[in-house]
Amino acid sequence: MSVLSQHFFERPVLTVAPELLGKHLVREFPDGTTIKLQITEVEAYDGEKDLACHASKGRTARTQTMYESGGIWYVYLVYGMYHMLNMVTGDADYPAAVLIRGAGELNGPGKLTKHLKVDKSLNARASATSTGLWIEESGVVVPEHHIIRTPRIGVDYAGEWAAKPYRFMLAS
DNA sequence: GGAGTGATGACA
DNA sequence: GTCATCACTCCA
Repeated sequence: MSVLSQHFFERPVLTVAPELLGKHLVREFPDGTTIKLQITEVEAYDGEKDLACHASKGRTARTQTMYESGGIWYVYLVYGMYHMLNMVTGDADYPAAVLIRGAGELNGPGKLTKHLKVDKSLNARASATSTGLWIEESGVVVPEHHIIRTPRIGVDYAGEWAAKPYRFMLAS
């Protein structure tokens, strides 16, 4: 199956996020072993106006990655323990990203990155086979009624933005 | 319900 | 420099 092109990610985050459901997240280690997981849960973070988005604080050393054009990984550490895996979307200078919260049998963004050995060394790297972490077509077509939309998790501080239905899940 | 953990941003 | 906060998970 083909690797999703940078083109795919250079679109509005609310368009890209639901389309990632059902696609394959692929991790390849230096020893050649690969892990391929179907993406089951994502969240969208959309620009400086989105108070739940890190870029609501503006351009900083950390958020710079989100200001790049789509198709690169945004990885950061929360709570001193867990790396979060995000895919940057949209055009350059518009900060937006999709958080991958679940894939395969793994529920929870922290468990996902631990299992796939994803850390900050992948931050700002392209989604590509040369990086060892990428997203590719699965051939699965997800009908719209199999997608569940809910508010995002863990962003209660974001006022009215906490209530936006920016979380997308595959119905089981 | 509450702790662990350390990078990050705000403020001085 | 200090301090509070955090896109989480596990254990009670």
